[in-house]
Amino acid sequence: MDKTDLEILKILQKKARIPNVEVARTVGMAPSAVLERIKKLEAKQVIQGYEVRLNPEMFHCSMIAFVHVRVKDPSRIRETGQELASVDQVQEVHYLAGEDCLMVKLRVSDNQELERILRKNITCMEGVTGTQTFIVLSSFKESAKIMLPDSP
Amino acid sequence: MDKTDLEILKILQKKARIPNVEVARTVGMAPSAVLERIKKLEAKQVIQGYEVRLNPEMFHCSMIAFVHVRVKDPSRIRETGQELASVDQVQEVHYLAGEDCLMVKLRVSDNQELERILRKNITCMEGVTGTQTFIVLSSFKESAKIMLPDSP
DNA sequence: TATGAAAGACCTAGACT
DNA sequence: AGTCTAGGTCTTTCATA
Repeated sequence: MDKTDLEILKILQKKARIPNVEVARTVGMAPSAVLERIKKLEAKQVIQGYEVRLNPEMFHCSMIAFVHVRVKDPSRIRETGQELASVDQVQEVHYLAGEDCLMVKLRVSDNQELERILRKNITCMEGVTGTQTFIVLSSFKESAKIMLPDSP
Repeated sequence: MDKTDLEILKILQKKARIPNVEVARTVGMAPSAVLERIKKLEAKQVIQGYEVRLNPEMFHCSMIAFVHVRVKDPSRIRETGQELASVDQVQEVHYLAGEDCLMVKLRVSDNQELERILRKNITCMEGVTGTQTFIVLSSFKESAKIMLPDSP
């Protein structure tokens, strides 16, 4: 994991799905060398995958809600988290410190779908004692990019 | 935006960065036809981009915090949101209904960096009257995938 | 780990349906 | 909108350093 790897990852983070040769040209190496590095990064799970970013408004799911899910028994956290993670409309599930509380990010079409999921997939779960829902009015940023260290 | 487009998007959502021909084979069409559809989807901004998903643990930013940022004057929401969005460690910024509150998702290396960003980038902002920070202990799901309608 | 060469796969524009 | 074709480009393996 050196300067060159970081350079490659920065390029891919700006725009995945560009040809290998273009990455190679940018970092000034042979395509085959770059290919091998990328494959190693994938094998080491430094690169976990490549995703499309779709426009949610085109698919009737432009409504975001964050739901704090209070769980009674801390020993249930793991299985509850996994079950929530299996719901298609759930994009994120995190366990929050200090309140025995899971936080879920939901993407739905409207209030009706939100209510349906709260009732059918969340509040009815074993060990769930309550929820608090935060509805998003507008979003200023949504990205999976992470800060990569400078490499000169 | 028909059955075929949805099929293509589903394939790309599972695994972007596969060759065009493979998409074409899967949907049973000529590569050039698929290429044209993908280009149109990009032009219409249905596809907004392609991203790498990197493993945060490899880059010293495996700590996630959600920060509720209370803003005094609702007229400041927009500019405050945009300013927060410009911080590298900020992955998401949403405006929450009902509390004149922005919610920020942060990815940092440790408590020290969290404190630094809270102090240098958030609490010191014009119009920010307070914050509440939720620290994540573990995550069960993080994805940008959205539900696509079935297409039979 | 890197390069360079070579074979095969893929991309993409254009003609045509 | 789709297929087919053909050239140019890209990928990927392998011998070599």
